[in-house]
Amino acid sequence: MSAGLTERRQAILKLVIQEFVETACPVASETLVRKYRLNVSPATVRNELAALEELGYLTHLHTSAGRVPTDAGYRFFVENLMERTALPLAEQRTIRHQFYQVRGELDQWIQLAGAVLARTTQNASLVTPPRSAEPLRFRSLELIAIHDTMALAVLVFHGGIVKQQTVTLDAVRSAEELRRAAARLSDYLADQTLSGIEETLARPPEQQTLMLSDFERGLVEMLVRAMQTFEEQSREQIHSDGLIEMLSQPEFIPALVREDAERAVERLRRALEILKSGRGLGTLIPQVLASDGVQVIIGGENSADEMREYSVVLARYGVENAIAGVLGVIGPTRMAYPRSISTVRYISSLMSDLLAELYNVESRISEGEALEE
Amino acid sequence: MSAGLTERRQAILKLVIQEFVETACPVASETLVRKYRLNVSPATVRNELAALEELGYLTHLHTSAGRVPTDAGYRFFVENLMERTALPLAEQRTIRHQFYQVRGELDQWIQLAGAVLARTTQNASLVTPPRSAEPLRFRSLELIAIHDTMALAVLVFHGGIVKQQTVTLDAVRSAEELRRAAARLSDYLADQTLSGIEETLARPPEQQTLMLSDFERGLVEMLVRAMQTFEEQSREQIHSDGLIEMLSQPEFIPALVREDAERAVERLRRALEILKSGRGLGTLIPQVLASDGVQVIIGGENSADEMREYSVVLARYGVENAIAGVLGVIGPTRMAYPRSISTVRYISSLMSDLLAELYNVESRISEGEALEE
DNA sequence: CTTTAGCACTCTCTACTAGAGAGTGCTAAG
DNA sequence: CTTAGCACTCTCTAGTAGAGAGTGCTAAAG
Repeated sequence: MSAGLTERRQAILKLVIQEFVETACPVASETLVRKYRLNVSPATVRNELAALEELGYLTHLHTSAGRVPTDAGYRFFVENLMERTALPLAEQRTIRHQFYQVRGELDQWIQLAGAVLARTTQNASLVTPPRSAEPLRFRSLELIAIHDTMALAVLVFHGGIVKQQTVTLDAVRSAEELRRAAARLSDYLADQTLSGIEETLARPPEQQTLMLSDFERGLVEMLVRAMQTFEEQSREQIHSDGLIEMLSQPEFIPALVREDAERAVERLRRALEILKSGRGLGTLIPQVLASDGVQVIIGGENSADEMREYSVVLARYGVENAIAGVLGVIGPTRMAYPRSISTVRYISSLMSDLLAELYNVESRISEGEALEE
Repeated sequence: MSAGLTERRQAILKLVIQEFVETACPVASETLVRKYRLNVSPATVRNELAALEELGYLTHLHTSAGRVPTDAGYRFFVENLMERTALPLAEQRTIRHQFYQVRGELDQWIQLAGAVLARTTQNASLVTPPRSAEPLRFRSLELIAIHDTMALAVLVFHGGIVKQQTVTLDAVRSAEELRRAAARLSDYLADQTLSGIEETLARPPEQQTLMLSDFERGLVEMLVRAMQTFEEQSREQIHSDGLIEMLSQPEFIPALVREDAERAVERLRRALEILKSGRGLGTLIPQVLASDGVQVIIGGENSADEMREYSVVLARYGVENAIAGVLGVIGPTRMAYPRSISTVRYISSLMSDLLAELYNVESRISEGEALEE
């Protein structure tokens, strides 16, 4: 047929996608004409739809069932047709207020970000904790007595990263003993990375600048172990939320999708595995960490077969040259991309602001409008 | 007809339940005879099945489809027919070893407990963090410098409960300033509950034993807020895991359950809500906290309609008179109760041991067989 | 060359029917 | 009390027909 993506065809493509995203039903030529009051006949639309199909932006499930967008169709929509709106101000305000309620607690920010993303997009969300690209660099150790024989070790790393770990002691230790041991070790190992610490410890006795007591040696071992597991964990950790929200999408309701019903469950299992373990996301997270702006991955565009039915909208958040994480939304390819994108953009910039505040100077403990712009 | 649960009927009931739990298919008289080599004819079994049905332990979906246990049937099985085996030693060892790997970290224990419960029972698990029945009682505050204007506040409460919170400071403070402020507040507020602290602060100036600086006042506000949210949160918090495992149960695979397929999704949504928010569990958690041993709640026995299709196996864990939580398994009423019960029993006693170690004297930091019996 | 009306064609969905299969419940004999 | 035999019930499957939806094509109109 005739080549070229004329204006009118683009307009029709846009309508098809909007309609399909809204209703989840294949869209027919007549529906378009009626619902959007087009000044042409269904037959004309049909011709255009056929052209769009030939161009690869739409498909047919079978002869005679409306058109459905392909991945390429969504891609074109996201790239060229979509209006880039920001999240409504009222909604922004509500969200900001919720974050304000839990100020000072990174874990809660992460959880809240996930919840908000899920709720406003009606899809599942994922958030990775912010992390420095650098290896962990030890800064100081504090030991806080909790019991006679139990203490809390608080490991502080450069970049404001903190890890706590309970330690059972080999004997009753006074607070003073704890303080001294912590100070000695903080001094001894300050500013070193995990491998640096291991090197220091491996030096022959005559090169050691400090003789460690058995107690202190035990603490260092704990420290090393904690750093190891911490680095491993934070590399992979993904928080997710919004399963229930995503489950309310018609794709997961067998009766609505006229379809195997088996596939609905299979689809769900896949989503669960992606959300739980990140399997299927492949190298996406590092990629997003290395790029700016909101990234949209539609269907099987970028990764394994497992993701073929899902789209992902991700963005980096964090503080330049210090710390960064990824957050975003995952759901069926039939997704309200404009809304997802604007939500992800807003939440990521909000999280970035919050983190920046933690890292900067102007904020204060004494309440107030810390989070207002 | 004839009344009474004869030996033989009990034996048959047991077989029906075992068979149904294994296969998820209604069990027929002939199947029983063939598979278990009964020395009676199918007709005899049929008579017994009819009697068991009249007694309320079995049902019929329709004339001519095998028997299915009722809630009462499961209940009788759990109470009287089931062998109470312990978890195989090899499995115990594996589990113990996994816990040993993450010694010292309560959060990880909780997560691990959930994962192990889910994996060994092939159902979903839930774990509430251990908590004291008493209100939080403040013990001490530590402030650890992280940045120029950022510190980590570590709040230590009686019972070894610890909460960390990031604090942004109103000005640059030296480590010494932080230390002194923390020490003063620790002293001032030591051993008080939340309401006690609020009272202390509300006293008129002339009764105050300590003049607080603005900085210290800000810290106290943070402290109060943290205690409030902490108490609220820990009251409701439920960790869950094993959705994927539970999803592999035939109840969630519409093609296997000859059934609406709609219901499978609805069922799943319910499970999700229960696991996420604890809704539907009602007063179950407090009840279990107040009782010893493993509690089994079958179907709608104890609570709302939402739980009608699920059974729950729960147990308390913790340290007598100090701290306690609840952990357990949730899944379709067609559940391998013996296995669930023995797993829950084992994990709860393991968690109790681990917590007891944290609270007691004999353990040591220096590696070794801390977790072996 | 584009648009449109008309119409045949394709494919799904629903309802209906019939027959096979599974398993029970009943009856009557051992 | 047990059991063989058999009728009965209910599900499941397959097949058929008709309605409905929507397209693709053709030919005429603008």
